[in-house]
Amino acid sequence: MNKKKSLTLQDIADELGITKMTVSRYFREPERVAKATRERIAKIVENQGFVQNRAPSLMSKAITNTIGVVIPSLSNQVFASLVEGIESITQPAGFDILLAHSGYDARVEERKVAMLLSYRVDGLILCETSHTSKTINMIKQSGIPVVEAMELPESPLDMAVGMDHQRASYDTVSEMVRRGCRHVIYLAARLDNRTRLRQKGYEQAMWDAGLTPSSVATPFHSSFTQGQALMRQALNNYNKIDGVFCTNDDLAIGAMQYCLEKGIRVPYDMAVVGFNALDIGQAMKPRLTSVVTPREQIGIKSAELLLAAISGSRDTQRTFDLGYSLTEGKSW
Amino acid sequence: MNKKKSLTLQDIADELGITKMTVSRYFREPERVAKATRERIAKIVENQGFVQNRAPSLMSKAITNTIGVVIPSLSNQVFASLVEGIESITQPAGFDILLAHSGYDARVEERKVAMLLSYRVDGLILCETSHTSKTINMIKQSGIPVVEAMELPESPLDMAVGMDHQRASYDTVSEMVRRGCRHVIYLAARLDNRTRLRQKGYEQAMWDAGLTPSSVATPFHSSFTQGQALMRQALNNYNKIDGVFCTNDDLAIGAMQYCLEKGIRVPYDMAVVGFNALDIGQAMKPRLTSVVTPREQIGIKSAELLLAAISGSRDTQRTFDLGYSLTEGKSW
DNA sequence: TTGTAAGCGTTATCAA
DNA sequence: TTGATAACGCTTACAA
Repeated sequence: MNKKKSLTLQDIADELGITKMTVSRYFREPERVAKATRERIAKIVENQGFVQNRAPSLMSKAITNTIGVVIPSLSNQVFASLVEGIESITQPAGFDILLAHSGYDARVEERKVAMLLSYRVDGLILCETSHTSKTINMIKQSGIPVVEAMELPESPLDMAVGMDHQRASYDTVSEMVRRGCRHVIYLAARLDNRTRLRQKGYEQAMWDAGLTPSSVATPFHSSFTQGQALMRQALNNYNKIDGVFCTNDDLAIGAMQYCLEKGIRVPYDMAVVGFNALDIGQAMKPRLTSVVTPREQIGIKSAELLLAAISGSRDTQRTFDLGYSLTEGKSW
Repeated sequence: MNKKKSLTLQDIADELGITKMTVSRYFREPERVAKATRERIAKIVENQGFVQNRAPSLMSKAITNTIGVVIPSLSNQVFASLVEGIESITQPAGFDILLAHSGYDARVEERKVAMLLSYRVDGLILCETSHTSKTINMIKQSGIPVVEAMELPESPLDMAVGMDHQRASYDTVSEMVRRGCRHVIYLAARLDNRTRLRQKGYEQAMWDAGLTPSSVATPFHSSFTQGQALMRQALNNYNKIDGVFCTNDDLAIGAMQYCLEKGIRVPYDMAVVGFNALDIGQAMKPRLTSVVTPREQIGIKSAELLLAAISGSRDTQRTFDLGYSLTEGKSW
């Protein structure tokens, strides 16, 4: 069965005995079409569920009013908020977003970027900072503006909006130490770059306090059950743990649950700190202490910068640090 | 600043002193291009990060090898698994997916469907069953196959793959009663259709057991903190509650946390049952009892059906019930 | 207010 | 193995 031949401007024009030019105009500048004509067109469009074919205008116009967004994961609230932020800017501006996900894999990102570029998006927002050389090549060639969101790479592809994950970790772990922790372990899941940055911050803080950093990591994706498993492993491998700094809240919640199960009191026997400040941490007892990442703001700023660059008014500043804060948690 | 004029087949052809036809062939049937020519083209494509413009082929070919997927939410693991299932089928088949999200809003779904249709996707997968009439019109007009995934609507737009949410709820609540619950409350968040179906199943089960159904709902989106709030509200409004059946795991976890906090023992004083069987429920103590929805399977089956319909070999069966099961939870 | 003509970058078809 | 030509459906620029 072949796809039904779809309705074209010409079809509508024929039906009304006018030219497709008038129908085209109806969509782009309706006020320049006679009211009577306009209404006759509207009726057909309405009744027949007409949707314009986008291909010809992708071809004939330089700008497509579309931006591409590649997020690593579909199930991480962090990126849901980021996209919300982006859309709050792009939609009123009349831009569509084309969304893709990479599963934290640079090879997949490459495929998705190629797909988005094949649709001639006017700009890209990426959430990772390590890309394949082919990805970089394609983007360079396309000449469109790009924002790398979430981190602050030393040499961004183009623009970057995010926060300093390493410093946030450094500060937070230092505060754990100040509050009395001496044996803080870092819990990590399958490594993306942000996990590594957070680890570096953690290690630096420990060293600077004259303490010894140790990590427990899993090759699996982060999850609550992995958090449990890592906590168990940490307790098995090390003595005298009095705190865990977790690369994200999933792990932290899992770790906290494990402690609860084993009768280890949080925060009295064990401080537990997470990253991202997801809703669930706020529903836990005790409330999870966690680093608040301004992801919606990052989305907003990223979209604003991108749209500005698309319209030709680039900021001279290329990198924007949106800072971070801490939840008022009770788990440390 | 205007978008850089992008590289075309013609540009590559010019550079090599051949015609664009040969370059075009290189992409679609490389074996029909002389090896020497092929290598010269490959080199340029490689070096310059060339990405084909998709627009012309959208225009000149009936099939685009692309399907559109609209999910309600970017942060719900349920849909992440669904999309994983879909991609496990579409990608090997050489189909790209264009992803959009509707925020559980039929008006937004309409916008997104229009966008996807403007790219001439060959098929659609939707995760909701209530659509605006314009959405239905547009889809009808386009003539492409559609799968409604997750539920089993009585009269699907076209095809449907899912499970019987009402029956799953009915069975589960009946089992709660069999286990001794007499005062089970239904906790609901902002209503989508699945929430309503689950409520119906719950009410029927209560009536059939000679008990009185009661619900507590919030207009907000489901979240862990909302689960807490609903549990508090339920305890305030009703006496003698001995169980809560929650429309999803977020609420159930929140409810369980609230009980924990108030010294209400789960499951001894209170049975808590959720829906979807997310990872977090399995990390809780006690392990959450929850209805397992076969979402990855739903994704796989949906994609298979859609691709079959696109290639013209439709199944005569239109609706597929993939069943459900229960986690071995300890919270009832 | 409406229409005409040319062109966007690719692919199908046929020819060399 | 490669090339020439027409066609896809819309928009731009100009004309009526």
